[in-house]
Amino acid sequence: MEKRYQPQKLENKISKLWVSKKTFSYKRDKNKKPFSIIMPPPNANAPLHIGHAMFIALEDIMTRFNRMKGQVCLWLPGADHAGILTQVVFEKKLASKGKTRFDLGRSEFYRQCYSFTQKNKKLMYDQLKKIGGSANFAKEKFTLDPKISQEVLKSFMALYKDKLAYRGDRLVNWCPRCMTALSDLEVEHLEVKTKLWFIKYPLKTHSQITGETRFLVVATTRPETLLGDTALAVNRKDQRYQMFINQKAILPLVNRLIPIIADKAVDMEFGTGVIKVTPAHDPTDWEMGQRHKLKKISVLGFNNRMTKKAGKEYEGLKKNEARRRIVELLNRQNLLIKVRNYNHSVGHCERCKTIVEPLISKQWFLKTNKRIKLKSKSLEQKLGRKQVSLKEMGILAVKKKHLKILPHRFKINYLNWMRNLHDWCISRQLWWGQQMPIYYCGSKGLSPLQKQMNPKLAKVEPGCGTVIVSLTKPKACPKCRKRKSIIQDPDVFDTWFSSAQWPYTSLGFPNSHDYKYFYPTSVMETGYEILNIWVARMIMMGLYRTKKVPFKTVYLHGLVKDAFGEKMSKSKGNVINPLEVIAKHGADALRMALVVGATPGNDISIGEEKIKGYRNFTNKVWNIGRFINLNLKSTKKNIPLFSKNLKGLTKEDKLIIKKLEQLIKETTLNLETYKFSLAGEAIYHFLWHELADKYLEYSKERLNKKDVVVLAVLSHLYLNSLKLLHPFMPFVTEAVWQEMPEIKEKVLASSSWPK
RNA sequence: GGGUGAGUAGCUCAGUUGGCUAGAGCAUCCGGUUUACAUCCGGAAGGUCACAGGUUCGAGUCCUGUCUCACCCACCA
Repeated sequence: MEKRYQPQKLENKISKLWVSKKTFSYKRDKNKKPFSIIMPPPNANAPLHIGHAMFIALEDIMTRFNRMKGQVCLWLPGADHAGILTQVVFEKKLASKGKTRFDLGRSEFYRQCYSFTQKNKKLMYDQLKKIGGSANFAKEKFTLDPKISQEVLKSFMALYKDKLAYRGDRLVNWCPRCMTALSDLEVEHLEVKTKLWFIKYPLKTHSQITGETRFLVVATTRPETLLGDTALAVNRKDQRYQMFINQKAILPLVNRLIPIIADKAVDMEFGTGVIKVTPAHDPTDWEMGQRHKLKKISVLGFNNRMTKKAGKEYEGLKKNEARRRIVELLNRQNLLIKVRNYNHSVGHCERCKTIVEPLISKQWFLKTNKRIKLKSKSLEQKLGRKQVSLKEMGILAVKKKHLKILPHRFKINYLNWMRNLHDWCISRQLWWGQQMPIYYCGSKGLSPLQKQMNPKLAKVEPGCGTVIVSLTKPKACPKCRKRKSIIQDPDVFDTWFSSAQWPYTSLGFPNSHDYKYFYPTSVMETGYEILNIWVARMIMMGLYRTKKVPFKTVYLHGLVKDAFGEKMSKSKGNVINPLEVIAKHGADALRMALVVGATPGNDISIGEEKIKGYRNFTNKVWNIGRFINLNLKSTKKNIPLFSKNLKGLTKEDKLIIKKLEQLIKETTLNLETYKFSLAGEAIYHFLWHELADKYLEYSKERLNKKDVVVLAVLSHLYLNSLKLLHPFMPFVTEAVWQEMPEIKEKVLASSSWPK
């Protein structure tokens, strides 16, 4: 054995050893307990970062631990096509070559994107192995694998049949850069410095009613949407404005008559207490529009330019140009009273940071509050109802404790989100993703937006517009029998619609042996930041499709921050690259640094110093082995087999043997209750400060006297603590185990958990 | 606006159902050691556990209030 543990030399060898011995494969066995983790599939558009390294370490610990305990373990790795993000990333790559996706065309773009993600996927898996992940790579899955996509499409068909999927004209979040609709969760609210414009709206009404007042003043941050105003609104309780309710105002610049309505959404405290209502461009106004049956006039288009409906003098102007012109005109007509600086939060596209526009668009949605029959006795029993909505499924499953969320406090967060859940927009105007299994008879079925974005499709004969939901392209329209006019909806699914189904699609639902054996999975280990966008939806979709919860426990980890507790970012230059760390200090050191000191749901800080500390520990582990090894080899006597009744055990021996027993108990309990940090810390302390610093020093004297009992005790203590440490530091423990002479065979099988 | 978490040694953080003489790593200081390891060993110093009340034989831990920070959610123009 070398004087020092050298991870660079040994880690690759050990990886190969594991592969050749098929250490991570399994045989399904009905008499054994299954343990399964579906890995949150990393996005196949970038290398893994330190956050990935942490979840790999945690999931690997759980998997190795349960494997050693004798359970049949599957840790299933995968990669996510990550729809919108990959498209953004790949378009940037194209842009650097001066190209756009339109230069390639849809099918070529898809092809190149596909090979891009496949390359990334391979890279990712290599990294995963370097981190020591004992995942089952033979079973690896990609979200766009044909079988998986098929299952996603089938889910949509089932939802459609249950009338939970519908197409409708609604106000959606529109990203004018990505040119697609977004769900509420893909919108990030950021504080923006802007202005509040106070605008006069003249009154049409006679002065008998309104007295001397000739106009109402509105405070707005969006003067350009004024062109689409279809009402003014006040609060019914507002004494100042009661006489104006049901009167008419004249829309400035446009001179359209608009009603003055009373609505509870108006906050009397804000601005002047009067608001302009633009149902086509604001969510609050949209809802008011629904309540009061107001007209919706879309004055801003999908390209961020003013539409025809905005009027000739504005059509084609960019949003900001229109704003400038309108403010100027209002000012000239003495309708602008004042302008105030104002900060408020505005929705941005999570992926490209462009300001999103609420626009009316025809999209596909999932209805989250419509009750359906469950058609499963066991699920009916579990949820205590026969008819349940998607939303209620998610709520009841957690409330009735069919799955556990760790740490518990995130349950509140989850339930709050679930209760406020709106319908989910699942169609995206992207090229990268699963194209929706929807066909139309002729271009009549396309929305105006789709026609605008897909000129070729728009040219197809109009047809009868019938909607056909089908896995394959229908040969003819079932209604009008036309054959040539069938076209597929150009939109793709929200990437999260496919991820929401990952636990069962990746296992081969509905018929595979793995699905039947491993589902529901044991643990979903992921970051708290995607509890709603991902975990909540997996629970809903899992219950809907499989009639079972997709996992029994949700374990949420925190963010990895730098040594000073600051968020890592490229611009700050404090990013730690896991591969560089591994090259320098080894994977074990990195893993330990990421796990010890971290508690569920809380962020963890790590810096190079911490990693170095654990690098030192790997060396300590190695050297304890080296010491024992040297002594074993230099002894000519037979070494007795260790047992608690071994003759010649001293007080010191008995004490530390007891400590080891305690450590085993404690570690087992800690790992079973997801207290990885405490477990790791205790093993670290035992090996270094109990075994190495104290007992090993004490043993030297006895070894000089050729005492073989102490050697048996040393080996026993060491080999068993190696096992405890193995899930945390698989490489060094394996390396040193390989170096130990036959005695290890006598201790216990290497792959078993000590008792 | 609503919610959650954090505030413990110079720094980064643990502290499981109240039993603690409050711990770890790094940093600091003193000393040692070269046949397991200098990626080492022994030792020291360092804390009114944010603040103010309360419950209790006993509170870092439970309750109430206050302050500071972070994060999440939300249609306040």
